[in-house]
Amino acid sequence: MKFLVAEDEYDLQQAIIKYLSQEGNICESASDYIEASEKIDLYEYDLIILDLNLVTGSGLDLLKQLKNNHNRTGVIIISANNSLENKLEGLDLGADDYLTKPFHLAELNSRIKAVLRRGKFDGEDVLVFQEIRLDTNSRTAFLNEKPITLTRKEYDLLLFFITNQGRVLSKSIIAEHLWGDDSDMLDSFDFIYVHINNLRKKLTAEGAKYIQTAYGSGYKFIAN
Amino acid sequence: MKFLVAEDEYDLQQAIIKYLSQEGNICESASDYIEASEKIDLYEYDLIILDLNLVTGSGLDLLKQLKNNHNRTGVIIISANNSLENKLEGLDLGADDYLTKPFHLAELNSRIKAVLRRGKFDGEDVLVFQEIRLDTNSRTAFLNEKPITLTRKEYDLLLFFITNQGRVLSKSIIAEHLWGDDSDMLDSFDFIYVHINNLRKKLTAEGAKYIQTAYGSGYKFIAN
DNA sequence: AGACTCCTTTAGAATATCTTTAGAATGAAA
DNA sequence: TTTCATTCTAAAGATATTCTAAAGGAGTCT
Repeated sequence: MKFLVAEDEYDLQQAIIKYLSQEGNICESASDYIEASEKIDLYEYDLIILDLNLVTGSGLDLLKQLKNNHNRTGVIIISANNSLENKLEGLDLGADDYLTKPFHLAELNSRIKAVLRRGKFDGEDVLVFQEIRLDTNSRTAFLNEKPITLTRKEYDLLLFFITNQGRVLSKSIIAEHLWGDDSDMLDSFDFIYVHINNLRKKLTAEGAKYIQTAYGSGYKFIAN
Repeated sequence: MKFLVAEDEYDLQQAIIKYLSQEGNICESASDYIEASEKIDLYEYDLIILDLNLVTGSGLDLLKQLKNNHNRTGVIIISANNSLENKLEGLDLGADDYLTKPFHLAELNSRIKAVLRRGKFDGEDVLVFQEIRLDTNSRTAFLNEKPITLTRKEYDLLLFFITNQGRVLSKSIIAEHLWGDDSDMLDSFDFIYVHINNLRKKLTAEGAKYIQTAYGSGYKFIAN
């Protein structure tokens, strides 16, 4: 999963990022309204953790912008201010959850999981695509009800494919989502071939071919 | 898509071009103001990546010229100088985005996509022309709702035709858009015949003839 | 009609891109 | 630290696409 952490308290920002990265996610940061706004425009995030009290501008404006453009992105608001109006306004504008500082990172984490479950997968924590079943809790995949062991990158890749089925994903888009744009392996995307190959091997055990090559443009996840 | 990279640092220029070409785009280069100005005058680009600190002349003048003549072309400014005035002036003059060196190529790529998204198709990612439907997400064309497999050049050609329907497109215009004028196949345009033929075969499966020959001048994409 | 140019079509050569493998580097766990 | 799994690098082999070349057909002009 790819998150944006919009929080200007450096220590908290870093703590959140460290925690979420450890959980196997890609995190990017923004410490003011402008940076956050730009990144939202530029990249697709699965979820944004948004401090309502950023120094510049209003977090609520950002929320509006977000909900106008990228409706599939989840939002969790954090705020020092636990006034009820604030909370209601945030939820009204489309935030998916609201958390008051201070909080435990574990709690943030469980709320994130809840939001992702609700939003993206329509209340299911299991994604099904034909013979493939992906349990997002245990991060395991099943092919025809037989469990297949995926490494972390393979799992992330499969999840990215399933949640973007039908769309041609270029190598750079894939790299951006699985490694983040801070990564320094930006020139050669050759390593993606290897991951595609490994994932394919595990998915085609039963003959079906889900990952289709779009020669010269990328890969596409399709039914068959 | 067709880009002009106006950047005088040779290594950076080449890196950008390599990256964007890998993504399936056509790139041309300019290493000074005069060359860039000439090319802008001569050709139509989807987007220009403009270094503000070219050796000769001022990048801002170039930007003015550009925005006077070719309003549909997107512009992304890159600059070593991250002074705010510079940035604001650039955006004022019609640039669509601004990027400070050094940057990751992946970020440039995301910004390019964001600019193109905003500008060209106004959020629409499906183009329809009579029985033809072109899905820019899956890079697939449908003829009477039946998918037809297009190679990259065929797809680019069809996209170019559809977005320029009714207009007679000479072989040199087509070549310029699909191959760029830095290409070394500038004398003989014979290979275009082959691509036209291949695309026609796939499009006329149902009898309709979209690509009309304008003998002696080029081709025209028409309803029928 | 005859001569010329331009277009269509085909087949195969050249090139670009993808697949696959094996091993090196990295990172996590004991 | 040692061991093991994962991820990345590099390169050879496979395949798809793109280009070249050439022969035949169609349009234009005198």
